[in-house]
Amino acid sequence: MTVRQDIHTSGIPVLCLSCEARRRGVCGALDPDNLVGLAKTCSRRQIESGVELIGDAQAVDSYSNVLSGVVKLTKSLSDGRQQIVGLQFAPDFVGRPFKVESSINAEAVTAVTLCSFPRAAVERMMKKSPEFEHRLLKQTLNELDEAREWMVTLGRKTASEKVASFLLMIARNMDSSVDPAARSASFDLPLTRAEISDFLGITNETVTRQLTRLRADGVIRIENTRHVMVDSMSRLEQRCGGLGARQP
Amino acid sequence: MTVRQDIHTSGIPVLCLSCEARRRGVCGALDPDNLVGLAKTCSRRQIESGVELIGDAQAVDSYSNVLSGVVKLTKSLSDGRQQIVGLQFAPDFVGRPFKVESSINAEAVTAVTLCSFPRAAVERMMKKSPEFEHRLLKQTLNELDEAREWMVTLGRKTASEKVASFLLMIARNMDSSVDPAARSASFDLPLTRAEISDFLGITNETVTRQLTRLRADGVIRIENTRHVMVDSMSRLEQRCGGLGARQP
DNA sequence: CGGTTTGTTGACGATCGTCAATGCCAGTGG
DNA sequence: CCACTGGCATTGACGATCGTCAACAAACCG
Repeated sequence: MTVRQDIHTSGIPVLCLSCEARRRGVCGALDPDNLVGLAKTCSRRQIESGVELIGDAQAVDSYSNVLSGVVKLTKSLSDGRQQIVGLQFAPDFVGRPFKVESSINAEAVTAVTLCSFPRAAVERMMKKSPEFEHRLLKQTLNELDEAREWMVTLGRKTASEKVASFLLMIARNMDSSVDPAARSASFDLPLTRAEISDFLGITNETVTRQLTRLRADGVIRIENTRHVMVDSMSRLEQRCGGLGARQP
Repeated sequence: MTVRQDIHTSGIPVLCLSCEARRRGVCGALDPDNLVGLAKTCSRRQIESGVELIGDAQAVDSYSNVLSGVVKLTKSLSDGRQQIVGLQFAPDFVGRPFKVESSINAEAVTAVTLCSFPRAAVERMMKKSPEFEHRLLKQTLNELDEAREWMVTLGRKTASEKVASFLLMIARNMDSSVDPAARSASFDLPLTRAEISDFLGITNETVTRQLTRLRADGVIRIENTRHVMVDSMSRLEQRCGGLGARQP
């Protein structure tokens, strides 16, 4: 079942038929012709947890869409201190265009499915289809918004607000019943305690303590250290320190 | 001296002739024709320190290039805690495309010169000129890199490393002798102590104390609380906690 | 010159980091 | 099957860094 074989299915390659990147990701920009062109060069990859996708200061020779799983983006200082600067879920686009080498690390934190394209194919597509670049710009702007949101969390929230904010963000990305106004949520944490601490700029002991406190206060329940249940999302939100902004 | 009057100067509007945005900013993407089109709609504005350019949750009706001065981007929590999430220098582009309202505040922290365009004109230009959108994407990617760089600073550096990193960043953006490998630097801080603290996620007292310490250690000299001199940039860099990343 | 904003310095205390002990679980090999 | 190992999580004791509060100095502006 190759790609070419089925392009008459309304002109859309089979590989892409059920792909989320076509609905919400960068590929949504492409008309069937361009989609076929790009799909010819793509390859689906299964990555297991812990594998590095992009090494720091390593040449970037491919870009990918995340189809399932979670990828963490990290930066580290020379003495080993580390900071997670982004998490990518399906159908995010991974890779830094226009730079020969990346200044960040990308690593799978769960099992991950990728749809990878050679660098050249993506760059060709950017030149050929302004709509593609347009989508890329939109995603980049969203990532910028998210990064700035986390700057507030890192700089101005207490440890307990940080942990609550993290849980809220994960709940919104991981719970399949994604209603923005869902009253409850239930999900597996994609990160270890140590990784959560690298995300929030605190220690893993502090993460554990705050989780225990949230559990003691009845805001969350935890099973097997990884599975989290939130009965009342609004109670969790109250612990996040005031998300919006007002000026009195 | 209107705009139209001088377009035969190699086809470039007078207003744009000496504009940095044409060399390094988004306008560099435009051919003379498009430049003239955009220049017709633009207006130069002088803004004084402290004036708000974009209010939080306020409709965005114009975009601007910064021609001189410094603009701070902030986000705040409902209880008043505030975080600076970006600083923009010439020739940065200010404004968030594709969103009706902005989730951040923009405010002049020094006297600022802007070149402002109506929202519609910028959006027309984005449709018309893929090169323009391309530049915008590049700037956005750079801002994303910067934001992530600061996430490391906010999350993983000590107060003293934060202040040193801040001085280094300002030196690189404000000292006119911009040689990347300059041995020394001298500049006016564009921010008050309180603003620096909002940038670094610490208190203004801590900022003061770390500055006093850097001065006591001979790393910097300060005149009139605002003017900073760095004799040896490398000594300052050593205080930043290891900028690059290694994995052993 | 007052009055206001901004910066500096000190004393004290809370939050969070460090260090260490222990528990838990999965995998491995005898 | 069980002991052993190693990674991860939890908990406690202690201490350092940084925030809070307060007083005061300096700069700014009418």
